[in-house]
Amino acid sequence: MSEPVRDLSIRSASGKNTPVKITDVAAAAGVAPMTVSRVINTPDRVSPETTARVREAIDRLGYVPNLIAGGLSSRKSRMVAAIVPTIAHPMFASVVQSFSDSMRHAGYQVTLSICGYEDADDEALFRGLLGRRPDALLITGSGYSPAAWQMLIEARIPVVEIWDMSSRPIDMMIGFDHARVGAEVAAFLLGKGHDRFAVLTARDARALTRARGFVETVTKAGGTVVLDQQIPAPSTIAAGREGLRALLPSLDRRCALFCSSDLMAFGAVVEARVQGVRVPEHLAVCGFGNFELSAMNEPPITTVNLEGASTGRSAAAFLLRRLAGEGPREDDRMQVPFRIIERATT
Amino acid sequence: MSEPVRDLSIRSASGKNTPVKITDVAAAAGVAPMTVSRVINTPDRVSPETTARVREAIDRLGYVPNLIAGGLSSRKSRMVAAIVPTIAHPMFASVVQSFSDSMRHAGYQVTLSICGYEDADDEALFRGLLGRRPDALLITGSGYSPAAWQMLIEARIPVVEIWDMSSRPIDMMIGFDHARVGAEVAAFLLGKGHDRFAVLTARDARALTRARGFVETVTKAGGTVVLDQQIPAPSTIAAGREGLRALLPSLDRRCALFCSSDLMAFGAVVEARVQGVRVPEHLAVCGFGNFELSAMNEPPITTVNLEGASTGRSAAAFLLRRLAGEGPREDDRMQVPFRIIERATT
DNA sequence: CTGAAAGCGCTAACAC
DNA sequence: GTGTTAGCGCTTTCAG
Repeated sequence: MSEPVRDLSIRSASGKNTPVKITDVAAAAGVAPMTVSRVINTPDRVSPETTARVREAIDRLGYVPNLIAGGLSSRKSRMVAAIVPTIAHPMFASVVQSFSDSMRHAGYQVTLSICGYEDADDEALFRGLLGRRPDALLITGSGYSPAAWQMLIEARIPVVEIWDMSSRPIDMMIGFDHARVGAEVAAFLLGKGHDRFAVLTARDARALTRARGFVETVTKAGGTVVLDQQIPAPSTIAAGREGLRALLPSLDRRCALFCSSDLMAFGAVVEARVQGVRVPEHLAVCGFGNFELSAMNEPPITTVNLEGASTGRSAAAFLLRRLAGEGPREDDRMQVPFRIIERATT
Repeated sequence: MSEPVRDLSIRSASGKNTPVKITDVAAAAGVAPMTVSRVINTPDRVSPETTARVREAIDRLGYVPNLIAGGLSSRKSRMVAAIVPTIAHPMFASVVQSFSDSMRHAGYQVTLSICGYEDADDEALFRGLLGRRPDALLITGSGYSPAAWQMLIEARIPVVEIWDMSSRPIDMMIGFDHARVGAEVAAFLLGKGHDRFAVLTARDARALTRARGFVETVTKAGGTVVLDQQIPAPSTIAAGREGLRALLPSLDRRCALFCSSDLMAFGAVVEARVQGVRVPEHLAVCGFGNFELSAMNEPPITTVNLEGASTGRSAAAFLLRRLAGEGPREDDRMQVPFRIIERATT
């Protein structure tokens, strides 16, 4: 209980038990602390000989600069926070991945928070995040409370919202219009001669918007919606299989199904095979997200492609522009292209 | 270029352009800064009336405590860092998810870093992370350089390694023996009467260890390995499909395939169907990871189940125990149970 | 229960 | 090029 926290710890080279700090390095190298700071942050302002001496001391002592202290002093954290609802979704995973890479490349560390789909306590989340004084923020979607929204404004740091394009922006924005995705999928399927439609969607704000866009377009064109089923987010393959079973009674005639995720589309296609429903002859299926699963399944599944990686890169570029001192611009809101990829299920 | 960074920003309630700090709140509430600090951190040591006044001031001014400053002063960051190679893998995604939940519940924020599979510059990674002075660390696997290893030791914070169990632990460890997984899968397939085997594996340290365990056991039992194919990490469905095509020439006789990931197993099963190879009659397939895909595919795929969520929870429990002041214990190394789930492909 | 003083480890700003 | 001084915004510690 009260024994030392770790007995496998080795005394640091300085012989002290406390982590080595900038003054230790300075003393070891025979320079002022400020010079050590310069060697680390602005090496070109220090003479080569001094640099060498300091570097040697740093290595010998195993000095790891305290970024907390540095950040407090310089009022820059060189850290940006990113918030996504999930990382299980390949789209978000690739956004996060490419965003992190781009930011790290520019000298910023990314700390990732996973907030889930139920907008639980966004105020507490933001308070914790902003309390660490990130230099910038990437957030997903826009289902935030007014108080949370206000916190972001008052934080006075660059903010980029991704994934959605419909709401009033806090600052910068990069995403697409989910209703239009639904509408375009509808148009695509109408163009294939369908007149009976079904929707299978997760109950999250954006997915519901896509479904609405789909239903509206289809209805306007005189089509019938034979099933409009919602499941709790996140999407699963199992939900796709169940959805198809729910659709079965309506499958006496040809029908086209739009799923809010490729996972559900895959589930529907699997279950269709099990149930003896022929795809695409009796049932057309279109997913959303262009997961590897859709491309590599047999039959490959028609879906909507989103450029996750390019979204992440663009988001990073937006933030870096601001962090470099540039002000707001006209093109601070950017449409991410999406595109229907036609495969064997339609 | 030189215009103000954001013109949509609203002056904060204090009327100043600088973020409100503890002294502002203190002044507004007519108390000392220390009292504000107590209201936030140890509310039970402040009288209800004072608390109310301070809370009101906090809300009115929109005060967001600067955790950077607090951390510097208290030498506690209430933050823990987690490092995983990828979040695309459902196993890691669920570990991260449950770990974050557990830690947040205990008042710690988790910042996630994705390091990839090529152990690029682990020293730089750790330096950046440790520079933020996390109170504890979760890391994946153990392919770290000696220098990086030394940094972790000298950081003198609790460290838990997950996912692997084979190496010398830095501190605490929770995982399983990958070689034994391979061996048990081999035993399972041998028990089904197989005598010809194939392995399809990603070229990452742990996957290779599983493959080795598999091959050794199979060979020792007198079985033949007809194919031992490696692909660059991470695993993909496409690699599974290609792997099966590579295996095709050997499929004149019955064969059992072990894949280092369910994604590859799925790819193999899909391609087998395309090629007219009957599963499991002509080819048995076993994956690894128990992704939803395996359970929900038709045919459902035999695989190895890993308790991702429980790994994350246990890792959190380990760290929290140490953070609460407890010293090392006997059971600081914990085996995570794994189990073969038999389904239709074997 | 509340306050005052001192300092966490670093860097901005200004000397030299 | 390099050093000195004075904080960054908070909490520890000790007094009341």
